[in-house]
Amino acid sequence: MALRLHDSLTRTSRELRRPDPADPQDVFTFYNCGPTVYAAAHIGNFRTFVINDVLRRLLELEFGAAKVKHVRNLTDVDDRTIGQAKKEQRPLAEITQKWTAKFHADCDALNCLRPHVEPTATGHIKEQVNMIEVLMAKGNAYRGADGSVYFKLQSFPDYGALSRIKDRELKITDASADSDHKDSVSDFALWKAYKPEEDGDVKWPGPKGAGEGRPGWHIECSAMIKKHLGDTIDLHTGGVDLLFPHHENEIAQSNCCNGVTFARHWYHSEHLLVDGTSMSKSKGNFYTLSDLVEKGYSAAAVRYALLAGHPRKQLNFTLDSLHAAESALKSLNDLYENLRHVTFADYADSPSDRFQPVFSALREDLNTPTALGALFSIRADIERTMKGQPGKQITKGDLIALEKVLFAFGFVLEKTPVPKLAATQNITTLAEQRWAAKQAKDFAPADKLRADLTAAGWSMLDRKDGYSLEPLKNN
RNA sequence: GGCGCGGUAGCCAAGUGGUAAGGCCGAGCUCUGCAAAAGCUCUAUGCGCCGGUUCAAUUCCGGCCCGCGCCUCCA
Repeated sequence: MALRLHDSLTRTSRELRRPDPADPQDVFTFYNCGPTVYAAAHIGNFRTFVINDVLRRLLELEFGAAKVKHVRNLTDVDDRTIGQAKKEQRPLAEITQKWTAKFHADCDALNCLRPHVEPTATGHIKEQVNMIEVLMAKGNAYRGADGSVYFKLQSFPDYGALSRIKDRELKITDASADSDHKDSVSDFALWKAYKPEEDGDVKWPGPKGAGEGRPGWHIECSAMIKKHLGDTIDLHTGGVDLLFPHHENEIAQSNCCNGVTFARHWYHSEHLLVDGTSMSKSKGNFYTLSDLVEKGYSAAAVRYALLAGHPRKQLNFTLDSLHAAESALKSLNDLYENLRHVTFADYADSPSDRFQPVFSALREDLNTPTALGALFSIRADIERTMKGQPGKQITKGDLIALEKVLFAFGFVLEKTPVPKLAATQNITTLAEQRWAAKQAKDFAPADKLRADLTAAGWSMLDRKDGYSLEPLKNN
């Protein structure tokens, strides 16, 4: 069955190219625009990365893990990273290393597979400079009056194919009108001339014919793609906000430099909204993964919540959706545990098509909500059958298929329990007293102690042979 | 102004030209000293509003209202 994905360029759902299984050199090349490492990424950023992670997993299931090459960059030099370094009075590299480490930790917590290559802009200055020199030599770029190098938009008539934007429709902003160094306000920077007061010690030797400075933002992706994946790639992805101008500019640069189609397929995931509106610090609805973990939610629940809506549709994130995600994951966990403890009559590991609807949904443009819906319907069927109601026989193949489903979604159930917050000595003592009272069947004092624990914000769960404590959530 | 997306139950969210997936919450029941957990059952005559096409529209077409995103360096 084919893996189909919406293509932003043609605005249709198209089958992804299938690499030749017989040719070990023929791999599916996949580039996902990564984060700018100047601060902690927020959950909106992670929506894109989690969606791309599911896509990566589907590609592996479809073509084989060895047939997929996934590259995601780190933007470690631009206005924001330099600005942050200046603000903190620290070297640029120190800032970007710190936030790269945080990004990696968050990705791990969210169980995202690492890309095969994670190139940095500062690690590819040479490649960027080379590309700019080619563009200058071909007449697609020129040195501006300020020493910067600009891409000459006029030299690329196909500009705007992705975003359907026409030059005259551009809103003229202060920033774009501000530049008399450029031939046209629409031209964008490939190389930015060094400005001591802004850039500090951040500078490199420039392309021939230009002074020292630093690369513009868009050129890094073009250069790193060329180096790590080649002149034409199979799939290029990112958030919708990158569609214009970033990806449009990448197309212009790469096409003009290489003379061939840049990306065969474009995919953009939509934005995450919080409480029905865009996230911003001033609105107080700006969340990082750490913010949510501190509130007592698991990273797994965040991952689930980010996949609960269609990737190409704005998703409204709320703390309630995390409650729902925790519960949903728990029931999936129960299903998995139950299935693992079945004694199967069928040991043949015969393939199961029970979860086919889940994969069908994922393969048709990454429809995660429909896939989750199907998964829960199947779960109900299995649970009913296990309870002795008539139904399709449960086989070991079902367990194997479920594990494949969990891999596709990236849900690692047994490793992602609800985080345990340490109870204070005082709480533990109350719990011990209550347990003792209960064992003695002194129910009145036991109930009193339960009320005390509840008042203190803890929930005590009785089990056959003991108890557990969990903090009550307040939100 | 330009480009694009969306309005489906208390909340989140799929979907289809033929009568509304799923999750959360809630309710009832089973179980249980209490509480929880777990299981079972129930919960939109309705899919922003008004027209049109059709045997049939939430689904197609037109208009309107409302919300959101982007429009030169935001995933």
